[in-house]
Amino acid sequence: MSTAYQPETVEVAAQELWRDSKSFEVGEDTDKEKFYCLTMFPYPSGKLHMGHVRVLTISDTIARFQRMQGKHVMQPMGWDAFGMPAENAAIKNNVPPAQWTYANIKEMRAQMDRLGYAYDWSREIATCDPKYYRWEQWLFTKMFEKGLVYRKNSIVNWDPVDQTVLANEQVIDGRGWRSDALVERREIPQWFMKITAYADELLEELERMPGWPDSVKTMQTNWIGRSEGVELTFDVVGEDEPLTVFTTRPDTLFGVTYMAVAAEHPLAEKAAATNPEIAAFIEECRKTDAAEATLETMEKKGMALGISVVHPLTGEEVPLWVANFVLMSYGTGAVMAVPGHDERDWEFAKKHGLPIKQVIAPEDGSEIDIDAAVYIDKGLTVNSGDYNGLSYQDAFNAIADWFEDNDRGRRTINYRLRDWGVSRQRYWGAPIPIIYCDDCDAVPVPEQDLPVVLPEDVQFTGHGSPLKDMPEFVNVKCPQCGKDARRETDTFDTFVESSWYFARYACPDSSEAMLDERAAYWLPVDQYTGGVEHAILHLLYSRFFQRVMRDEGLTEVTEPFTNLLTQGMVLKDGAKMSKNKGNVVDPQELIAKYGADTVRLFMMFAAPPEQALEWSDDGVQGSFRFLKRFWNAVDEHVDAGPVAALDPAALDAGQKDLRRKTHQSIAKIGDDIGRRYTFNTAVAASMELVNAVTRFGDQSDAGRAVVQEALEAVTLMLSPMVPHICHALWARLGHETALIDERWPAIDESALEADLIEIVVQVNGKLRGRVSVAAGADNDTVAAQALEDPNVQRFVEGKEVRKTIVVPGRLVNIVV
RNA sequence: GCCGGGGUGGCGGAACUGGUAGACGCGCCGGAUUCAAAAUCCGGUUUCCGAAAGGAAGUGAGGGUUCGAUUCCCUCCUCCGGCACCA
Repeated sequence: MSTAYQPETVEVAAQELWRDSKSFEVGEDTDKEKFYCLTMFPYPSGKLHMGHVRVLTISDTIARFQRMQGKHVMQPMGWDAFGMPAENAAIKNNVPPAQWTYANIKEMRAQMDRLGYAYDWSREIATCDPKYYRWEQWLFTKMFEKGLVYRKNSIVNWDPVDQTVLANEQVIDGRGWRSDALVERREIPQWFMKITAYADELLEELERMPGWPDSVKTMQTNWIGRSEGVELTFDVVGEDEPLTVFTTRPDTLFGVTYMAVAAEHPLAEKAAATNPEIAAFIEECRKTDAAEATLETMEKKGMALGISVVHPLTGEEVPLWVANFVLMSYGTGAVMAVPGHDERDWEFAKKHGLPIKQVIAPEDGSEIDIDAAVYIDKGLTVNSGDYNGLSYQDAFNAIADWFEDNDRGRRTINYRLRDWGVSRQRYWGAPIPIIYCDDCDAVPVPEQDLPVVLPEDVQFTGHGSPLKDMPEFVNVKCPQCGKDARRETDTFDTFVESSWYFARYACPDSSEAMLDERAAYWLPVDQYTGGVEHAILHLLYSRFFQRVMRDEGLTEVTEPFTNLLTQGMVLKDGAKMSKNKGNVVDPQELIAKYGADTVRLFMMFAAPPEQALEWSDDGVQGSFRFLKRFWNAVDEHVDAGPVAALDPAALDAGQKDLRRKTHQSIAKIGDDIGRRYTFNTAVAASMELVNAVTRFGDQSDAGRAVVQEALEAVTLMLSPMVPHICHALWARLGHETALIDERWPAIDESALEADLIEIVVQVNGKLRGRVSVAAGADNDTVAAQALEDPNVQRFVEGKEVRKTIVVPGRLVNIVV
């Protein structure tokens, strides 16, 4: 009985079966190979957008594919539930952030279910649940005990009108997004995690992570930014304390013609105390937001401090400047300037009329004009006193030795990576478990008092954190001495929650420990999929937390994610689809119109996963059309009656061709999904096979048997991407048991063999003909046959054949 | 500014290890079906010359290596992402 493809009916039926039979709930099965398939969990903004649909569908496809390979697959889902949007919504709609967040979670979970994702919902996590965040509070106190956290002053964006700290995102062109006031940099005390203690380990392990894309590993390597150099001290005239700088180029030391410090440097502040012009300049430097991109792109400005610094080797005095491009957060907040051999120093010297001195010459002996162009390559030292004529390495060592021998400096390794500031002056986050006591200073909250629960019934005004106005939260007794004390009102950066959630999915209900023995079964994550925008911060913090948990004895695993797939953005009008930009395409409408399978198929077909996908409304229709054609192809085939068993030995040439196509497709699609992650080409190959079946038209018993095999194969192979329609068609093809428990189709090697293959013939690299040759023919035979082609003859005739290149199975190139 | 990734028909993309550029799909054009429309089916579709056979050009720009380059190397342009308080 012929039927029309009705997506909603088909999809609801499949989803009901999966739910009723708990198809995706898994325990720990030690008999099977486990496969932990994870997607970066979403922020519960309220609605799924296309970026979500893309990443969730990629991950779901991998999970379902691995299940068909016989693996014991766990795919959990949860919510990165803390963050600023909930606070903004609270201000706007007067709804408590918790209520808003939980309502969003409910809505988004329903949308995910409608899309048919294979999640083990019994493991669901929301990071705003005290049962979750108590364990990161606990880990923080453990890190406190080990000295892995500390408090220091650090720079924030300050809105002088709203009297509040702003996130970088809330600074638009240097102004506060609500007040429009010029943002200032301000220093406040904040908590830091010592990620730099793991810098070397995080860097070195990258070399042994074949499952990660090179681009991500390169970005992390550069982010950590390990550089070997020397710390040098320069005496400051009239000061007891010398000035310390870090340099990777001690070989250029004789080229120092000035020095520069950051605006926040103590020497700059000291000079400002007696010189109003300098004070004004420093004040001006502060009037910018704290984002590095802002600092790096603004005009390079500076001012002489009227302080001299003594060159340690020549004894000459060079001027000390304050400059807006020197970062207090990198190195020592002071730099030695070598304008001859550093691009930025050169430009700064040109602008301010500072001397430029050549101390490095090219190794090939060529002349350079240091006044006309900077020379940054390594070379031989010149104009360098006793150190002339040395190579980079020799000069580096000789000068480093001198400083170490004279106790004026030391070889050291510097990192671009900075310690992780985790304090946020915001309400909707996990409270930092610290109590401040006048006598005992900062005291971690004892384990028995955890969690420090965030009060959820708050009056939310938007003027600073409401926690500060809650005496019942703030006023506590000191856990050490029992005197009156104050609770920390800052909350954790939301990256803290997302740095360990992947581990908690293994044992989300564990009430006795952060992780239990189930984590040993599931960790590490076998396949992690998420946006490329997380390539550095989230992934680096997670690798750091995994090591902290390891050193706490919670796990033996060092690297949390074995294989990483970074999926590209979904762009609309050339920009990232985001709520902020208002260029969001709502998947819901498309699901209502075409069904979940069409949406899933289109997302997978439109672009390879790692590339950005420019959204276009055209094309979704095409995916729907294909599913209808696929449905009808099965329908017509089944309606024609029972199918005889396939006898591969009794096929004619046409039947063999279709069967070869089937098995070639099994090989290609399995490779595309399993190894290459090129789901777009897997879909294309499936379409080709369906097209081949539709065009086939052979209604003989053998022909119909070959078609049955082809349709079964394509149904199985498309099921990871479009599971609902395949579920229905599998039954239609005569199977009593559900597709969800089927294995990936097997390749019959003998079906792949062909008698004749087509060889391309080139003359001088240009395509001139094609010849059909026997599959096993040797190179000489192929070359001879190629030469016989009439069109090839036209180009070879009367010319001398100088060379003939035969690429077996592919082409012949005749060079004349 | 620094770091990473892109740029191929009208559009999304394919070409996996240097070997047929444009698979698959969209769009468009023509045809069939229909009272008509939708849906569906068939054919065509890089550009230029040509009736065709065939030829020439062609993968952001310019140069290089090679019998052969979308693929490797150099220089440049441009777009996207990240830059530590967006998630």
